[in-house]
Amino acid sequence: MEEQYQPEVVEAEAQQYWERHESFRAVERPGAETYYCLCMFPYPSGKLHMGHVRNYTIGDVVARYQRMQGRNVLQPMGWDAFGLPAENAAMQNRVPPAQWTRENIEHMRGQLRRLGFGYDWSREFATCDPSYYHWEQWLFTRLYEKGLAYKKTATVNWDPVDQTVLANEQVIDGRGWRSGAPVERRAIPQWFLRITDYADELLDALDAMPGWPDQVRTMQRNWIGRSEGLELAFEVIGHDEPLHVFTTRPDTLYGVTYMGLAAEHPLAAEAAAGNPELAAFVEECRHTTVSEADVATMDKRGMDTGLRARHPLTGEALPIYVANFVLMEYGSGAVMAVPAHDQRDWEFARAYELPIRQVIEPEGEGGDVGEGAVTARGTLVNSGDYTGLSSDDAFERLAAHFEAGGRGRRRVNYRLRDWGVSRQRYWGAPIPMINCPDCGDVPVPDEDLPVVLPEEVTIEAGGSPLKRMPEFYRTACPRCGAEAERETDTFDTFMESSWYYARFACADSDTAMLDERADYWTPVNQYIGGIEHAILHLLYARFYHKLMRDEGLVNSDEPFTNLLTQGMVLKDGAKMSKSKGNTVDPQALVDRFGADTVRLFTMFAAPPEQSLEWSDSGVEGASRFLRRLWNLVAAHAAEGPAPALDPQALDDDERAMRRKVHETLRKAGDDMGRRFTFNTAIAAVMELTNDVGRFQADGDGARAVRQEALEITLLILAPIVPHITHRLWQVLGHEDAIVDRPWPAVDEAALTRETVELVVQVNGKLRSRIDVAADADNDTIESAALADENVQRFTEGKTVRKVIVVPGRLVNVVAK
RNA sequence: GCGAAAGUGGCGGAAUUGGUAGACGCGCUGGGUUUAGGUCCCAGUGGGGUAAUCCCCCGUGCGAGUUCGAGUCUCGCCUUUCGCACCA
Repeated sequence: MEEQYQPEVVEAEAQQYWERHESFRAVERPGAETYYCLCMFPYPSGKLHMGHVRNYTIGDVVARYQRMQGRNVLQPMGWDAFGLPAENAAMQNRVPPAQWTRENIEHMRGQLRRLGFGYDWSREFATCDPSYYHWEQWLFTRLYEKGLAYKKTATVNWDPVDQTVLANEQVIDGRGWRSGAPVERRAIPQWFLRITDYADELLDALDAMPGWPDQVRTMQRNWIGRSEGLELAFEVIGHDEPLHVFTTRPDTLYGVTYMGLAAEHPLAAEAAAGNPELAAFVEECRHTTVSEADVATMDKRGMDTGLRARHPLTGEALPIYVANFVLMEYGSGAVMAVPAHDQRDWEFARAYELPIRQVIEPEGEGGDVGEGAVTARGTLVNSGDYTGLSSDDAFERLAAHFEAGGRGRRRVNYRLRDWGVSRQRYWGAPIPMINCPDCGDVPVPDEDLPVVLPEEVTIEAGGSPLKRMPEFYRTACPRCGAEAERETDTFDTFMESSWYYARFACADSDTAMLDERADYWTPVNQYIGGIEHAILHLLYARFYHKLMRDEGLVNSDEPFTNLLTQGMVLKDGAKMSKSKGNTVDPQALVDRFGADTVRLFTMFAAPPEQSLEWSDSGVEGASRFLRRLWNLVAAHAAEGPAPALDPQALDDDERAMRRKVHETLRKAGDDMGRRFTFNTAIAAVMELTNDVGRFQADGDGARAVRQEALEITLLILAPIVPHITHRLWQVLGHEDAIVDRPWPAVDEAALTRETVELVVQVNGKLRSRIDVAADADNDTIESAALADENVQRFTEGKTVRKVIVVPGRLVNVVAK
């Protein structure tokens, strides 16, 4: 073998072997236990960044480990190819988005191959392939027929100078990123999917998803935000149409002192018509972004409309305010305000000197509504006939009262809103709808799908080129044949990422969206990706899976059985970014140290769910370890083939060495298979190699033990550093490839110990250690502990009250 | 603002079910190998006390609490990170 560890040589060899033997091609074998391991596919932005490397290394380790467990593994890779950056690059470099995207894919595919990930490349696709988005368009037309897709107006960020719609990301401090002009809200017609129809199922299923982190399930529950409450109609004085509001706290009804209205509410427009000051305020409210985070953090402002609503119980006239924090998109665009019992209403009432009326006395110490809102439930006060009732009883009585009077109804409300899928952009999948002057919205018939996005375009400021391409949008109505126009909006890119996992199972299917292979492979056993996708992407994909299920395309209810959310990669404590200048280019590291070193450090530096702090010297440490491993195996192999192992014929040192080997194997298997704490598995193997290095004994027994130790070391490390272990496996004298080897079995007999060390505490403080027989009973342990010299020193003059023995761990002597 | 997490040596982290705090790695210090530097090898390394490798005290963001025993559980606070529906 080569004297020196040369990663570039070793890695090229191993990769050629896998390619020649098609080691990672996934074949549907009926009856085999399948394991579908999937990492969130990348946006082809140009080159891999460290976040990708971390994500895909975790996935590859899981996939290779499961393969060693005998499972039929599918690990595919593809490209989330539509999106905004391609349009920006196109403007900057005068390159069509399609060309830019495909060149990036070429480059990044090469980088993934260089890292040695075990993908089945035969299933690769990009979401900008018409053969992919064809089926997304097809499903959308099905959903339209079912009434699950519909059109309504919704607000977008409008740049009045560039005459274009801006993403929230493109709005900086309320101004367009290119023009610098203050953005406006603009309401335009857009397509929506009825995710709220599935809200209850999406919510309830979370309880039966033990393979998902609690954190993510909680976030999704809160996002869906199911609440039960009352929808009430408030009469508007002098108007026929009442004002509808939803409240989860009808028990606070007597505390309502004003009403809040979204600036876009029709009633606000009406009131503004004869009131220039109010009109100016409504107009001002229009000059904010649609981002909810911005809305929630801005100053709460409002203005009296002059309109009055009638309190449904007291008949009192309540002022109606336009308030900049009431969202038209959420609920009915109007709220009843109870300043005594809602903090936001309280702050608003303070600012505008509106009355604060306490109507709930909470349990325990009574809150002071002069200091802030009292949000706890309790007993009603100052509430007419309802005074003295509990919040819960009042809810029931009031609901019954209003339902009987026809002025209200119990309703379940969701914070979740329907999914707006229209984007006024070019680089996305065309929405397959045609607008006919006579027939209205007509879906593109199956035989005309896909609606192919023209790729030869130049991108300029001022919106999507599709809107300037009559050859694209001019068409005939499929229903009546009249001249009609295609939809020029494209789909939200979350549409593509919501079903790609299923398409990987049957990527070559050209007659259907999915075929029977989808049920063979899905649901995905292990899905791995960034925590930043905890809500949107993962919720949309769950929704989409149910849509496909209800279309008869899959049988399961959920797409991802187990979810691993990886943390971010940081440098100097901050997220890597070009603007901070703290990026690390994985390519440079691979060139210098090889893929195995990069993979090893990435897995060693932190457990997957935590953020990972990048360290250049840590990478050198990983490289050093691999060199030491190389030298260790080389030195052993130089002595010639090892004799067969006879566990019965070993001396104490050899037996101890062997015990360490099997203890390490047991721990590493648990860490990699169950806990996903690859860092501790690697630490355990490092400890083992340190011990093997110190184990200098020779003779047949010692050499056999060393051979076994090195073989097990390589097998444990194989999923993490597959190239060097591929080579060293041959060096140890094996004809077969390590990639086809099963995970080794722990020899329970090797683990037995005659004595164990126990920690002895006095009053919870560590005072001594004792060695006892492994099978010693509690009485023996107790007297051994009490007899210990240092224990006696600390119990002298005290009475031993209790002795706690935790088998195999410690003894605690409680003395007073 | 709302929702969800995280805070442990000089640094990354370990401590899996409430049971030895600091495994493993980096860095640093000392020694060896080398013409030199680097590489490599050996030893030490939370803070303090001590002649001492014995032993003792302190120590897991801050403040309380539960327990024989708390990094771990409970309550309050501080800081940082992620998400907030058109970045992906």
